[in-house]
Amino acid sequence: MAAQLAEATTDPACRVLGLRERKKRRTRDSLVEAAHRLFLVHGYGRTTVDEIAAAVDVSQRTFFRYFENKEQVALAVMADAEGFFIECLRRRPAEEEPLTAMRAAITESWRSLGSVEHAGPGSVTAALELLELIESTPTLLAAHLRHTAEQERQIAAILAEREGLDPATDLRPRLLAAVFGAVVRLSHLSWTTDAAAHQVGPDGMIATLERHFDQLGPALSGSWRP
Amino acid sequence: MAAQLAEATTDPACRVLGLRERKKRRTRDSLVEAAHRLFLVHGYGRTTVDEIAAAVDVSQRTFFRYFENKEQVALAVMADAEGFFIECLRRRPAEEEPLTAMRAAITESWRSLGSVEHAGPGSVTAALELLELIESTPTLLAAHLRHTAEQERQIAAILAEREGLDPATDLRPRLLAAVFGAVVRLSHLSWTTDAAAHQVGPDGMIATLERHFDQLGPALSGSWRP
DNA sequence: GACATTATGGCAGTCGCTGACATTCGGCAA
DNA sequence: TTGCCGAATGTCAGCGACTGCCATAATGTC
Repeated sequence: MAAQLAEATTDPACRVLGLRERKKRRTRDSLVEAAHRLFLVHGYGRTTVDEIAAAVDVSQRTFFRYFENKEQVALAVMADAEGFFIECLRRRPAEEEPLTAMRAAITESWRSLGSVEHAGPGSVTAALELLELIESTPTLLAAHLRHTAEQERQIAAILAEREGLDPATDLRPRLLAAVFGAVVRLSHLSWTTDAAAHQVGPDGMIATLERHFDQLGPALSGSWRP
Repeated sequence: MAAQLAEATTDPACRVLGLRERKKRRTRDSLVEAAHRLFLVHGYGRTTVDEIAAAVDVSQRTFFRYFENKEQVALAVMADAEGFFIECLRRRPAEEEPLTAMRAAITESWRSLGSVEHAGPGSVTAALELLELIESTPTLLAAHLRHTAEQERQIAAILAEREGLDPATDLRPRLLAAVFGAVVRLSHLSWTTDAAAHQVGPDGMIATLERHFDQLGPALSGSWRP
């Protein structure tokens, strides 16, 4: 049924997996790719799940076995990226201060995204398109924000563990995680808005993030007027 | 929060309004009230729009003329409250520092909510129930977060105007608004979680907000370890 | 009281999503 | 190879959210 385009079979890890697992992975990837393509061309709201499923030659029912809902197929790549960020954060040396570790981790994530050569989903340009799609689609933005909120809890837990604090008692981990999330979101927004700032590769995004982080202190410090 | 709609019929301003307007307002209020009641009893997901409409004796079609979607009827009270907060913020003296003004405005909002005696929608206990409902319902949480994000843009604009800055250039207003939003959300979360902290009236909420605001500086300041 | 305006109801239809059941396919052993 | 088991998929029926369309009823105006 799925005589797919994806080159997932070249992935060395897949040689170990059975045919069944490989096939599942391929159809999942194909669904994500087809969905993104259709969303970008026709818009999220004007693309039906049936169309996505048909593009991969799969029944609608099967689509909903891979993704809980229509939003998830759009946010799947984003979710992977966030998972990667979490890993980066966990690997940060324990002596780093919390905010420093998070800044370093997110920079690292974007840089590694830039090192992937192929232009498929997961490239920097694809990331930009995805962020623009999310920001311009109320439903997607809502789902994305909810997912972000969930992720901030994970981050808070990691921070608390790093510093040996009880996240239920100490408000600081959750606060810092939430502030971090806010900064990242505003950076995404800036990046998608200032179309001029798009350098190739991840450098544009990293620069935007740095600018926002650098303004965080000034923003919170009392008066803004000289 | 909002000087409520519940007493809309006794509101002197309504005497001027025609019968048509008064009637519309009444059915709208009835829909909100019925929806909240049903949501709290049966849960959001197990309450159908048909049931809400039937409870007020209107057709489903009419429901969707008052509210864009099912989420909006749940978040309507919240939206009013946020509008009231915006007014409070606008009325703050210009010499106050931005963060100070926002803290004062939100405290003021909650205090005015506490001054409303009746137990209808808009009371403090109703606010708590609503926040719990939102936090425990993924769909509602998503919609609420999106609405919050939109509101942060308004706040940023107000801050920029107060300080005479260009919100397109200066990142600080948007950053501070986003941080403020994050603090408020975490406070709501704390409040709904620690059921113990619920004093009658708005004091419990205000105290929770103060605790979070007070920890904001420590959370952002470098190392947490003594 | 006649007329324009506006709110409402009813209906048909689309789309997202789910449960139930039958069918097919991959993995594994005889 | 053969045959079996369990997993993946397809099909179908159905619910609920939401919308467009047109008819009808209520309201405001002259």
